[in-house]
Amino acid sequence: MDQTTNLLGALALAITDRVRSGMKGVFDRSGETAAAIVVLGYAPGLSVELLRQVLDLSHPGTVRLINRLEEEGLVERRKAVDGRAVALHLTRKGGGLRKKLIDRRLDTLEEALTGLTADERLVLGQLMAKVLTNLPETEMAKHRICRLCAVRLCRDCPIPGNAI
Amino acid sequence: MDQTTNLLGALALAITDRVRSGMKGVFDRSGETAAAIVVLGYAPGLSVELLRQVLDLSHPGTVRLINRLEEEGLVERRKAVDGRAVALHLTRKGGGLRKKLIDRRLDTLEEALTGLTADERLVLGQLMAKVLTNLPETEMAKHRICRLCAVRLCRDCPIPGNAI
DNA sequence: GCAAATGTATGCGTCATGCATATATCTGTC
DNA sequence: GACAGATATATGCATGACGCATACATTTGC
Repeated sequence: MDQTTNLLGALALAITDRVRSGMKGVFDRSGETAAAIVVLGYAPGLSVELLRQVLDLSHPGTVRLINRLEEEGLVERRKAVDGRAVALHLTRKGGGLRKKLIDRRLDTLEEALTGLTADERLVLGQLMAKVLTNLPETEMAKHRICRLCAVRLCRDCPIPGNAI
Repeated sequence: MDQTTNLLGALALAITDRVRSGMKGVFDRSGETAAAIVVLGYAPGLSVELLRQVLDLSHPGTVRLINRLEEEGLVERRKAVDGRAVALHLTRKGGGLRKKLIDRRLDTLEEALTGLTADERLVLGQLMAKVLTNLPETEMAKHRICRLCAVRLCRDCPIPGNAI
């Protein structure tokens, strides 16, 4: 246990703060709401139950979250193959907001990295990928880690989960 | 903008999740409550207003947060030199909890780093320090970044703020 | 075809937070 | 040394974001 230990925590906190704050400027909701929109973008038709697992919320919490998004015209409930389940889909409006959220997140992250040289950036990326590889314990934990990710930048994702 | 951009966000999110969840196992409160306890440990006598700035909450939100901690016997309000202000101090119980919170956080972070060699760890630490150096815009932002830090591991802190 | 499992929704309560406002104290100016 | 404005704290009130317990609907397995 050395300084790197503490630095990892400080950096993670600082970056997460900035990303959250930036995304909140685009869409003023807290908690896992933004993550829900991003996840539904690359997993259309997801059920409430699976979304619940990705977001690590209670089922009622997820139902209410979807209610709020539905009231704002961002998400809609459709019939699923399984008659018990609901298939969640982003509306056109929801998709547009999702793009803004992802862009804002990437801008924030990019800004944090501006001080690095191309080499440093590459090395940092490799080391972070190695750390990330060791983190997830379950398949669902992988999706949880990636719940805000911009998939188009994930060509060699170190934590490739199967489709949800 | 490359994969490193996205990886930084994913790693920050995953680490923050794990730290939050671990600390919640020690002290089941959400939001900035744990941060308040850590900050009051290295800035005893802090006023509500300054704590508010470190935690980035509204003043009423901070007052209620302190109320909750006071009711649980973790924090006490004392007289400050400035008669308007309140001097916040951890109780003995609060200090004990603080130690547990910090230890749990470090354990979580350490676990995330176990896969790295000593060299990789060193390089990662240096790169993270460089990124951190560029982040804070204000003096208060530095304290905010360090609001969960274990000061004893901060010998060469890349973002050394003055005393709050 | 029925019991158990699974998926969704609702009633109810609580935590954490913000805005508007009230009150107390300090500080600078005259 | 008195008063206006700035500063620090606290309270009333409302809301967002959850959780637990429970009810209901559908599917699955024997």
